[in-house]
Amino acid sequence: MAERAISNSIGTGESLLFLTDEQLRRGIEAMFFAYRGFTADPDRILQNYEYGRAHHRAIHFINRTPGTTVNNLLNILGVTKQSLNRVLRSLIADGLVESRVGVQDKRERHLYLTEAGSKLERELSEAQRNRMRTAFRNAGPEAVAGFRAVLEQMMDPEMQRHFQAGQEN
Amino acid sequence: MAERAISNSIGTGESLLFLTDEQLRRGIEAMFFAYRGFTADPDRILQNYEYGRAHHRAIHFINRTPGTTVNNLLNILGVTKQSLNRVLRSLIADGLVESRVGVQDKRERHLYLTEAGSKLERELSEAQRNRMRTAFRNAGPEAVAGFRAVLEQMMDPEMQRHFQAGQEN
DNA sequence: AGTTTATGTCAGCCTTGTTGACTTTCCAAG
DNA sequence: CTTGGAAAGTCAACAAGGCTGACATAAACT
Repeated sequence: MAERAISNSIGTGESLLFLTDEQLRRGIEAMFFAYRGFTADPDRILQNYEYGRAHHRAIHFINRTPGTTVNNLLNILGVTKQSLNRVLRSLIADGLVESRVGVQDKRERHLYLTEAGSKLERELSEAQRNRMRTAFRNAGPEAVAGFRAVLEQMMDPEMQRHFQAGQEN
Repeated sequence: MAERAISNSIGTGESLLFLTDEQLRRGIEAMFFAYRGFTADPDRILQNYEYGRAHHRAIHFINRTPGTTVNNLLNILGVTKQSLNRVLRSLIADGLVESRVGVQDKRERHLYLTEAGSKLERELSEAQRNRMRTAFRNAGPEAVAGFRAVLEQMMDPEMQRHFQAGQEN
């Protein structure tokens, strides 16, 4: 009764992979539950400040790529510029992010974390990394490789490019 | 410059796992980008109906465990009853979900998908499974095992229990 | 110079989360 | 058999963070 519908199966090397609907459903639920854990720690911290998950994302990617433009961030985050603007405005007003007018192209705004911004970034990412580190450690190195391989395959192609661009600056 | 801070490292069996902050950051971004892909297809479909992601989640878990109670669903979804109630009300009003008063305990409401509800559930989950299946196939069977192992470790303990409870009905 | 494109801003709306207060129904224990 | 508490549902108000539309400005391209 458990394996009622076999969606697909392939042979890879010596082992066979049966992809039943039931197994796919487990993968789906794993993503759902795990994402909740993934965001839980930063969310808790953000409540102490007056910020939300959207601010965290902006801070993360500004930290990853200092001097990035607003439009660049827009593409990575996949939200509208109006939505991002609201977040950036509060971060700039609170002195966590600095916005500098572009030199070559003065239409562009280049974004940097201030010292205070960096401090919050470290607090948030440390909490998130701690969980990730524990999960990686408990699951083992081979699991980590598989984890990343599957996640990369799950991304839309454009996000795959953003992801890969973030490796080895 | 890439490996500036080594957070941790452990030996597991014969291979060493170096968990640099940089590698953990990649894991974090992988989760972020992948989750977007994970929800993209259902989100697109839901726009044709007047529903959102919250409706999808309710439909998914009612389908997984027919006859589940509202309180049960509350614990799994991790939202307030007021928030869930709004979603359930519209699904019941539109005839996608049926709410039956409990037999033993008449305070409880047991939830079931109607035929129309099942139809939407299939449409949504097929889209999501298609993406998951392709990702699994491209990444290979060992990667799939690793993917699930890491995700399970990333969950909060209570969610781990919900996840495991959903295996092998 | 005039048009188009890129970028950024402001205003307003919608979904979905939250808290708090309250009612109704029901079970179970004193 | 009454009373306390659990389960479910409702109403109201609010916040975060998506969205669209309208618009301003700078740069680039006829």
